[in-house]
Amino acid sequence: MSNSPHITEAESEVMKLLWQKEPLSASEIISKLSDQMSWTDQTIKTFLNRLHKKHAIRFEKAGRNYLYFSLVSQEEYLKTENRSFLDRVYNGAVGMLFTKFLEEETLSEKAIEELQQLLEKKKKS
Amino acid sequence: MSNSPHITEAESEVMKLLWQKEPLSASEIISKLSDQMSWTDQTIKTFLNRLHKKHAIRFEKAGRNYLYFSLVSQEEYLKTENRSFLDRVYNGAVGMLFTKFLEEETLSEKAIEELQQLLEKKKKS
DNA sequence: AAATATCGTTTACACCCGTAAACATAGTAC
DNA sequence: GTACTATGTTTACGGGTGTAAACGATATTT
Repeated sequence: MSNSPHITEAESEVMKLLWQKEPLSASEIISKLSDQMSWTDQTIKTFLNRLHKKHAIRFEKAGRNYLYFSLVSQEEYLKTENRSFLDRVYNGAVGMLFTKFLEEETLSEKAIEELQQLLEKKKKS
Repeated sequence: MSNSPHITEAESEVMKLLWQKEPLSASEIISKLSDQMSWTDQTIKTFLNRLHKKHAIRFEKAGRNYLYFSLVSQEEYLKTENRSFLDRVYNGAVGMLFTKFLEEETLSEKAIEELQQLLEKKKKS
């Protein structure tokens, strides 16, 4: 259970693709990201390599193609990022974090109702 | 309305002090942070200097002492940090962010009720 | 078998950031 | 006015990160 490696912002764009659909071939990853991010193929290959080195992804050879799989789940990633953000910016005060986001962001009525249900559920545990 | 400068994690420790009580003298800042963060005085002086250069703080001379004032409010800082975190990690989906934090963090009953009130208020606008 | 395409690997480079030493300046004390 | 003190300013340096070129290896095509 090695704790998740640190995934940088740029690297996370690769991970986000894999979390949506897995596996993906190198060419799929490269073509999507060179569009979305305006990165050259070389840049994307660097990220794939770094992610591989830190065991955040793995790949399999299939003939002349390579298939990529994530080794770090989005759950783990979000958990780590949430924690560090919460501590860094709010000194761990979740209540304050919620309050601030509620002040600043707009939520659809539906979203609000979903949150209210979540809170009700939470109350009972 | 120049948009807020980027304040790094280490620098934010200085700002947090100023947001609590303002102004503070250099010696107050240095003594508090060398304790809390185990930084040398030189390190802290670097942060003060960088914050000054990017117009996040200002200072006034008072004899041989210097008094520091923040130029970036905590509100602005939180707003910026929240936005960038939300976009970077959640692609702007606030609802998902709330859901994830609710899953992971424990909230006191009182905190939950406060949030419920906030949500009710929010509904009406 | 030689050429080509598809990848991985190595190396590079500049900027940011945490950390800090060294130097400069201006009050204060003696 | 000379030494000391409190502080700002300049310079440094290594590691992380975004960005990428150059090189290498292997499978497909011809």
